[in-house]
Amino acid sequence: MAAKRGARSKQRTNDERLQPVQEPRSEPPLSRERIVVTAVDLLDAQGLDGLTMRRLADRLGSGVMSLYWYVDNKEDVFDLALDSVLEYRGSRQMAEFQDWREEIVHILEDWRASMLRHPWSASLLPRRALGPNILSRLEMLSETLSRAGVAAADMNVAIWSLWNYVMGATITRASFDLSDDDRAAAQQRLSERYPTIERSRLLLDDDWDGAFRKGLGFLLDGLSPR
Amino acid sequence: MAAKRGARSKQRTNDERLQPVQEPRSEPPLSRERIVVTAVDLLDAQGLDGLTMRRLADRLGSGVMSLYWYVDNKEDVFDLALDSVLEYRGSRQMAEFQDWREEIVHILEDWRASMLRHPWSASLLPRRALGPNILSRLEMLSETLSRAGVAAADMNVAIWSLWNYVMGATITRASFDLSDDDRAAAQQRLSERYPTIERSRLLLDDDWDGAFRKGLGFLLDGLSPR
DNA sequence: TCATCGTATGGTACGACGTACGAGTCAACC
DNA sequence: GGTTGACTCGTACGTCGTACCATACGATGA
Repeated sequence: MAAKRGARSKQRTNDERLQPVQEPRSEPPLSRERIVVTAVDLLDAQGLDGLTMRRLADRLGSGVMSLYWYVDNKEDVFDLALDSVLEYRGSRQMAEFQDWREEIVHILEDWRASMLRHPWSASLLPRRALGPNILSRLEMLSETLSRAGVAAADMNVAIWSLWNYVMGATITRASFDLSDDDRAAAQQRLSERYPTIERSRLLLDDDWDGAFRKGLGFLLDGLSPR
Repeated sequence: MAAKRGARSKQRTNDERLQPVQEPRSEPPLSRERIVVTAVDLLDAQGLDGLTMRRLADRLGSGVMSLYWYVDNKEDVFDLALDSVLEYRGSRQMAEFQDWREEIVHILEDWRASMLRHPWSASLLPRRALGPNILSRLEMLSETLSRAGVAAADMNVAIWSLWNYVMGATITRASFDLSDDDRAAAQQRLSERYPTIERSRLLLDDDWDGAFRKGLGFLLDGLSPR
């Protein structure tokens, strides 16, 4: 049924349901919103493979098949969870920034931080379509660039370059999140076959935030108008 | 059994197996290598979800459980397929290049091309560890940068920035590979809520190769020593 | 008052999946 | 002939996504 996609649970008429005295504080009614926040919780707790429809229903105190009233299928749940995590929560007006570089750095750091708060989102993103919250972040970015005077001909390249950089950095950061021991061991094994990256201690460096900001600086240097 | 990990099928002694006349051209013996190339074929043909142990065994003309003699589990198959696809096949000596920028562009374009030949690899990478072939590409890159005179203090930032850029660009490219119709439709829907990206026709621009190269140029401008 | 209808719930069942277990084959060596 | 190790694979188990269907209930109209 296509119709059910728009379905929302209607409000119960104000507590007029005569409460059968002993009802043991049963769960609130299902809703698309409850499903999404619970899915995010579950993903945070158990990772990508931890999300199953059965577990999700358990957490919601409902039967598995009830979920399908609000959701098309599991893919749909992934899409909704991802987009929900990427919602921009900062203030929309940017008057607080002196120059456009600061502004862009802020936008992108916030983006990265949102994803790192939910590491599964980084590995999910490459497989999913653009949700509204991603688009609205792209819109912010592109609007700032345009105010900064980036030439129209360079606009799309600039947007994609910054997007690529953020995606790459975030995905890398999220997936390289090994324990110190693991990384030390990996670094150890490099010695003979990969002398150069061994010398620079590539895998031991863990100032991710600093590296992100510095690399972004380099990219912005290149992108600067003039 | 840890022992079996090192197992290799030994060679049949030179055709001394007295061929029971009618043997209908049976499959060659299983081997780790055959499993990997077949897995890559299957992934190319059916995508990430298309790879199942049963289908893989079918294509190999073997029983499912036989695979587990050569492979720990399905994750292992993914790791092997990914790393196999990332093997660098170009010439190792770079004398042919005048300057380091050309060289780096070549390395990174080859990297990107290798992954785009097998689009599943882009969405797989964020979830897997660094295999030997990835490391050796990083080694090439870092060696070139070091010859180019990038300051030691900037080395890791430079490597990660370039890596991030390539990963982001490749993943984006691979996952945005919608049909023209789909993109036109998506672009249509932007009009009211996302005016700026609508105006720049962000989703319609499809000179991916050009954008990759141009953005990389900007990044290299920023990274250039001095 | 009763029948009907849309909204919402969820039990049962099916076909696929990854893989543990253990029985089997066969060549090489004692 | 007996043993050993390399290799093959049938069976079975638990878990998954979800199709199908029966049910419950409030609102509506007769």
